[in-house]
Amino acid sequence: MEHLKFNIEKLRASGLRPTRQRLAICKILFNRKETFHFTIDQLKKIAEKNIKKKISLATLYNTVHAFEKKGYLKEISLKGNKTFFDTNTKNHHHFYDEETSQLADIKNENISISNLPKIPNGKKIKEIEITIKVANNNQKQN
Amino acid sequence: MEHLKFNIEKLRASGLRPTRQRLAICKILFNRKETFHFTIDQLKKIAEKNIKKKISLATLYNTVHAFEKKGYLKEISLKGNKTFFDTNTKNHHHFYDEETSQLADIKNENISISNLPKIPNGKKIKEIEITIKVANNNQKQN
DNA sequence: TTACCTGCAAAGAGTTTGCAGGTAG
DNA sequence: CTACCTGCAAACTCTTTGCAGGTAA
Repeated sequence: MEHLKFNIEKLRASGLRPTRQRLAICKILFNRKETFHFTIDQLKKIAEKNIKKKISLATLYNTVHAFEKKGYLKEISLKGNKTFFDTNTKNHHHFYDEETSQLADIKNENISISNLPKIPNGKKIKEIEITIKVANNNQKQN
Repeated sequence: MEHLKFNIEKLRASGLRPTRQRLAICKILFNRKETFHFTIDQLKKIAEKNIKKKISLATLYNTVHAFEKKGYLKEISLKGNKTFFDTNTKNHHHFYDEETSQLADIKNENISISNLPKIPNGKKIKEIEITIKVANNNQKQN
């Protein structure tokens, strides 16, 4: 596993010791080709499948928040009370299927905004977040 | 108060009897020129200032959800675990100041998207939501 | 050995629900 | 009078925190 060293570096850079639990979390989050979108709950379920001994909630929150602070994960704005995270921390936007709670990235280069409105007085733009909500094509319009 | 009849209609259309509590909520939500953005918590505080007898949380949630179902209020996608509502239910977008949790509407006509990406297979667009996060201009860049 | 980490369980925050007494129609 | 509404408190969900025993370095 050549990712091992990579993940250990990531943990150390986040001020975390590379424990068995954290390495398992890293593997789930970062050793994949595609961007990964998840809630803590989903991450917990995947972790429970992948390893024998369980990982506690406290450890999951602890590790995810450390990665978020370090800029390795990003929180996504969505309705509802669950927090979604994204392993893609670059500026980009999302497709979101509310029925399945599935998120998919839109690459930033593929989309742009015209007629940007005037920013309120004394404020500057920090980030623009676009969410395109989608639904199945075959079901009746609401 | 000429809004009285208007609010009573709104309540009846939502399947709700026009009680004193609900009329007070309607007055806060709908009898204003500008769009109103709020959390249940904020609404509760305003209600407590405006009327003598308190309004219970249960009544606030009940009424707000009835209005949402009826299409008189709309939930907004944002980070964090508090639910934000908007009295503007038309398609539109927002400025959001995370420091103050203040939302402001962007009129839909003022903004548009170009180079819309391909929609995933079998899906159709339901809604596009743009959030422009702003910060104070005078503080140091993060 | 020391500082950090883990799992558990309790505590918090926001929201939902069940119910006894109260009110609109 | 009946059906619906209110306020309260309990319950629920998600997240955070405190702490005793365990582990990396």
